[in-house]
Amino acid sequence: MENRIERLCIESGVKMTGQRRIIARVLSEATDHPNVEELYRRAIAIDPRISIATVYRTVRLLEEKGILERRDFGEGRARYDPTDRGHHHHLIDVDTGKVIEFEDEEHEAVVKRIAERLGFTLVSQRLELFGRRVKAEAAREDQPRAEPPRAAARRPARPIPLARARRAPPPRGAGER
Amino acid sequence: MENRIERLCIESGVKMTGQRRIIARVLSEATDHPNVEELYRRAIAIDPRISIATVYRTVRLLEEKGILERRDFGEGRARYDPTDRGHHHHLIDVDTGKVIEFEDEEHEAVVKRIAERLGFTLVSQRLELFGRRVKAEAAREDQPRAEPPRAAARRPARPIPLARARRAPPPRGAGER
DNA sequence: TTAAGTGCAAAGCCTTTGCTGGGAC
DNA sequence: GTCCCAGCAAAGGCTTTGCACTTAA
Repeated sequence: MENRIERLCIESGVKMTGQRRIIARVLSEATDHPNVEELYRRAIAIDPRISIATVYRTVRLLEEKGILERRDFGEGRARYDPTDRGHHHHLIDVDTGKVIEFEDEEHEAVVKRIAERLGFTLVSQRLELFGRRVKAEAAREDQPRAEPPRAAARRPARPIPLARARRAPPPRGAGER
Repeated sequence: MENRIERLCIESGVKMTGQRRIIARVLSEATDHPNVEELYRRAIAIDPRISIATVYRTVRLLEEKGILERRDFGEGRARYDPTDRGHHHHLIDVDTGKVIEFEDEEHEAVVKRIAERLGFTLVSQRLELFGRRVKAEAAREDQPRAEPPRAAARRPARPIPLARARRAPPPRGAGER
């Protein structure tokens, strides 16, 4: 059993409580990009003595420590992505909501160049691609879908609860390379 | 006096009420990316007999009609961008919150290629760059800033109020080219 | 020991919506 | 004349927070 996240927490000087250890474990075992509610669900499956407020406080703390990155796939809630998985972007399947990670050096070079052309040094960036799987059998695309795509993909770019600004800008997160 | 947006509304078969005309005018005159509250402020300056609920309903309608695009700069609220300004992305100055529009053919080609490499056809995308102005006098960057950057830039990728999914995914908006 | 974390419930913020009266076509 | 729209206020959904108790170091 690993628990990379707990290790990172300790390295960052985060006081490890029982609840945080569980959340760290859940995060370490996750291979997807869970939102708070999902993290909470997985956490209470291990130990019910944990509240969702603690999950919110913990992801926020880990985000501030640079252990987690907050992602916004336009669903109306945040998702979290451990930074130790490395720098990457996401492609969301608009029909299934499935998220695919990728990285691309050429893209990094291009955006860096764009920023410089505009007189800026790139601090960070957000890139999400939305795509549809290429299928052999050309889909009859005009026909209305009986089953609408998953919520994840259905919600478009969505606003965001204001909430008092609290920490630094995107600068820290994804982007540098 | 122009009012491009009102024209677009009529072309799209949107019933023009007094309130919508005012909002259309505000949008036509805007050169920035106002959020709902800002639109509301500008609208009531012209005619106070308008409620913020109407602004919300109107931007949503215009978004569905493809006249507006919803943007999320990670501030906790949505901003709106008339689509007739053409396809573009944004670079946000992390120190001032100022938003700069840009477009780049090379980038478009790169992301299209990325999607294809992953077995997808690109439906849309979201790209935001966060950068810091390049200054002649090399800034002493470790020194803490007396004045923190504007809220706009300070808030990182932020969650998003869930709200029942309502229309199609990002597909429609920015991205295609 | 003692500062920090946790639970619970209430509050906050942006956004949506039910309902009633009003207006566009 | 009808169906859609606007206002208002309440509700909704995610997230934060005040307070009293518990716990890590």
